Amino acid sequence: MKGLQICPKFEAAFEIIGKRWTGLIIHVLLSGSKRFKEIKDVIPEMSDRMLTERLKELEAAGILSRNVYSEMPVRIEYVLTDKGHALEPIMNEMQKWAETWME
Amino acid sequence: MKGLQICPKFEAAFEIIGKRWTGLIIHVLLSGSKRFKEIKDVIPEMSDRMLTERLKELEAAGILSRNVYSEMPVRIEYVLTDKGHALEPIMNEMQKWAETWME
DNA sequence: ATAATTAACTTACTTTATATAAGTATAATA
DNA sequence: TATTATACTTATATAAAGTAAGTTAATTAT
Repeated sequence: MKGLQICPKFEAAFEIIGKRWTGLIIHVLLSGSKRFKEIKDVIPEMSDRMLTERLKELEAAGILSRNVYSEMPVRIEYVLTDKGHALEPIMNEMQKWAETWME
Repeated sequence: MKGLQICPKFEAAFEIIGKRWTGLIIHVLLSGSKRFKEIKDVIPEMSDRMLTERLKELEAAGILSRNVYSEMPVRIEYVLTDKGHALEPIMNEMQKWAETWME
């Protein structure tokens, strides 16, 4: 006999933020908009390839937006949308948990 | 010039709970101890193989414990430790976010 | 003027993780 | 005796991630 299944929205949320690197990228962007290289510098173990891929996914999911400034040379900034910013309480709880229970 | 890197504990926390299925398994166990099959029934898209692997990882990480009851037939229950239970606020915030922003 | 450097990627290829399907041991039930 | 159930394991295929090198456009250094 089968019990109830998990709420599809909850599952879908995990499909996005439960991927490798995603949480860290969001964490970095919570401190303000950043350029590609600025994100890389904070998370040096992540490859360019992965950062590009995750940024595209997060943009597609409406969590961040990619802003192009037509300067010379062009400047590209990644900034959280309202939907992305709303993830802050999750990140704060993660931080608390990590400090209390890790290592 | 490189900025500050991310807190290692925070990163380590994501290595555990940011893996596929992990969050859902924890969510299920927050409602009480469960047998292998009970978890499967709530998350039917996950294979036996993945559930076995994740349960072992979570046990190794001290997030849950595997309790064997010497009945006939043997009954095995998975239950969250204090460390695992402490993840509840994260899951609650996830749920809130998912309900507000998904779909 | 040419060479080297930087940002923000892309492409090709390898390795690891996950999915799919089937099999196993032990016991209960029909 | 045959079938079903729990809690796995094993084998193999496919998808995701890692590694390394290359690209484009502009900038600074020689």
